[in-house]
Amino acid sequence: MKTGAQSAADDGQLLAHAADIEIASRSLKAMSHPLRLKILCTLGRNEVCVQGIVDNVGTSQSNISQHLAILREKGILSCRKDANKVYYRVGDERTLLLIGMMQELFCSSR
Amino acid sequence: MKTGAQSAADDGQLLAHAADIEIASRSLKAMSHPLRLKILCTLGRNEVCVQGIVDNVGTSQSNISQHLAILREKGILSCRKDANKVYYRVGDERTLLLIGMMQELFCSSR
DNA sequence: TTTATACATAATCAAGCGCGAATATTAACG
DNA sequence: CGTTAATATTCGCGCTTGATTATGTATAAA
Repeated sequence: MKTGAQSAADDGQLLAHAADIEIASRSLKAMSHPLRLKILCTLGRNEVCVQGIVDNVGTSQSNISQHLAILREKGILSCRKDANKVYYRVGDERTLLLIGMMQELFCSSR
Repeated sequence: MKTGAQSAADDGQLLAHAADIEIASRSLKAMSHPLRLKILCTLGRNEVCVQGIVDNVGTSQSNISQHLAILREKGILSCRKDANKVYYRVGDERTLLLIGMMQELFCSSR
């Protein structure tokens, strides 16, 4: 069974299970676009309406809306409509933790 | 000046700097492909030759080699040639930490 | 009821990505 | 030398993605 490399779940192996790989890569992919990452960072633990996101991130409203849709469909963002405004938030605690970790890793020099 | 959302670097804002966003999304993008993520997890803190990676990850040698090239070009993997074998390792401590974090997040239920 | 605001969706198109197939390179081995 | 093993590279194709433009829908305001 051993093939030269360690078989899965062996030794120092990380993220061994295939299902975990899929879930993780799905989340990473959603976060890996600069605008989407910026959206997530803009949100943080707060709730922000679309126009607020547009102002902060800086691209067209249509473009933001499409990225919001992607994040929403993947269950990463949740939203709430109040009057004619729509407020988004990071719905997944995992993602929130990931963002925080990214900050520690990539912004530690500040 | 306030637009509804906080301006950058304000309040609870995460990953505020544009440069950080770029770096982070670049790393995330490299990791977000299932096979590449699996390669990174296969490596962990170890050094593995290409054939070992192929056996563990499970796709064609050509395909693995292409993904290795991507990870190498982005500075995420480093490699060392010994005789006719090439050994890869995760060259960046940041990435190593990221992988570990991903494990904690996505494999914690095991 | 018209007009404006906030947001979403659809359509289009260029660019990038991922994979397989074939080929190239490099090194060991006879 | 020719051959085999290990790895890399190139090419072509199909698919996905991202941005723009335009249009649609809902709510509020006048």
